[in-house]
Amino acid sequence: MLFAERGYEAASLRAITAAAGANLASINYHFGSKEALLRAVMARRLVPLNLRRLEMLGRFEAEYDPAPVPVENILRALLEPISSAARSQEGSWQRFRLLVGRMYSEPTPRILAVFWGELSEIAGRFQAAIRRACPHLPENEFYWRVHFTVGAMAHTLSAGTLLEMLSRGKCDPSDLAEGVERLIAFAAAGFRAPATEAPGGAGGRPAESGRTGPQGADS
Amino acid sequence: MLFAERGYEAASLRAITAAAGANLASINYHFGSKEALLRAVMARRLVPLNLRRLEMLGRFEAEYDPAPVPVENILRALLEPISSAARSQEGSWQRFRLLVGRMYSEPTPRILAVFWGELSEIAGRFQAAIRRACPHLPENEFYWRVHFTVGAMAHTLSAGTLLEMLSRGKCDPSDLAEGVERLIAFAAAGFRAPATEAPGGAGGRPAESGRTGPQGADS
DNA sequence: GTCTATAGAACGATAGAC
DNA sequence: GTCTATCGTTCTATAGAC
Repeated sequence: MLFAERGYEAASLRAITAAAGANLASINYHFGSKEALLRAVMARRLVPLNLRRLEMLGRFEAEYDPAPVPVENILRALLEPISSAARSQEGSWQRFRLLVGRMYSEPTPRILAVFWGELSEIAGRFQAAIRRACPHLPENEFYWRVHFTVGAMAHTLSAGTLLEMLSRGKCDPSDLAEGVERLIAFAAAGFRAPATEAPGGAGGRPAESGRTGPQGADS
Repeated sequence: MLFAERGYEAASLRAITAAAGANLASINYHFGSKEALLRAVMARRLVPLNLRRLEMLGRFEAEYDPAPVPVENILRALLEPISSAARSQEGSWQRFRLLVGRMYSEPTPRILAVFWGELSEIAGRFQAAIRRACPHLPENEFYWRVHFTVGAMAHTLSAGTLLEMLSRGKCDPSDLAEGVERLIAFAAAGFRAPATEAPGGAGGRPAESGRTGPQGADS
């Protein structure tokens, strides 16, 4: 899938049809447009993935009911189906996850909306579950931490090259199972951290120490 | 800057020159190519930013010497110069940070290399500092956590629309100062979390509970 | 040095033959 | 229904007038 390898913008319909052995007109005939093709690709993969996520979360909630599910297990329900899919369908998911990871920072609003359409239900469902596990956080800070976790997840899906460069080969970004296990531990600790003071209010510094005051002038 | 608003691929030289009131040929005359223009844009912003980061880290290291700098302060040296710049140069940095955040998951290797060229020195320097603050982590897991932090940072820089949708307006993604403060607390807790067991080894589950075994078949 | 004009190729989409 | 051929547009890059 060239959307994944090159990004949506850089993947031309010509290159896509050539790689698939099809002809240029077939995409517009079967899907209607380049954007509709993307929508179809996303739905084909994400719908079954999201079903497995919801099912897994549901099982956890039944198990712990009426107590909140620990945040580790909520994250596991969110992330494990991805690494399972990547394990069982090596080539195809190893490419698709690049695309998914990149969609989170998609600049074009129309394209981002395609992605959000497949994501919003899952987002609401998992967000509510994590909220129950983290009653110690003000609503505002809770959302930020969800945001950070999503960012770490997206980055893990699509920025493997950077991990290889950063770790000088010590980490294998294609091993999603390892990444997911690490991420669960990392993000769960992040969610459990005590709330910071309101940043509008005086000096909510979590660590002591040095003043900073740089003011920019590089433009 | 249209690179930021539309992404590198979607921003055409025509649109860029039109928005700047310049003519189409001027970019190739002054910079040589579209890629060289990106390189120039990145360098102009990131070089002074990275100087401020290194200076801030250096001050922390002098302050704590010979003890390791707490991870909160290392993160602060990495992140605070960004939010300072965004605060003092509202429009221009609010756009540029979109571009930077997106560069982390840039699909085109040549373009990613442009970014990494401006980043590698900072990466090595800050990674070494955090390593000293986190001696409890195996090397492998340490790199993964750096990776997650970078992902959360990139996401915070460029995925503001998602935060707005996720929080239904409760968070303001343009308030980088708040995001940075939250992120420091979140990531520092993530770094401090105890190491997980090797995921190759048996069942390093941080929480008890239910088996999972989904195996994919959605292709 | 800075512009207009345009080359040469690739783009998404479609009309119309079969 | 699936193809070829091509439309009209846009792309990056450059040649050459001023």
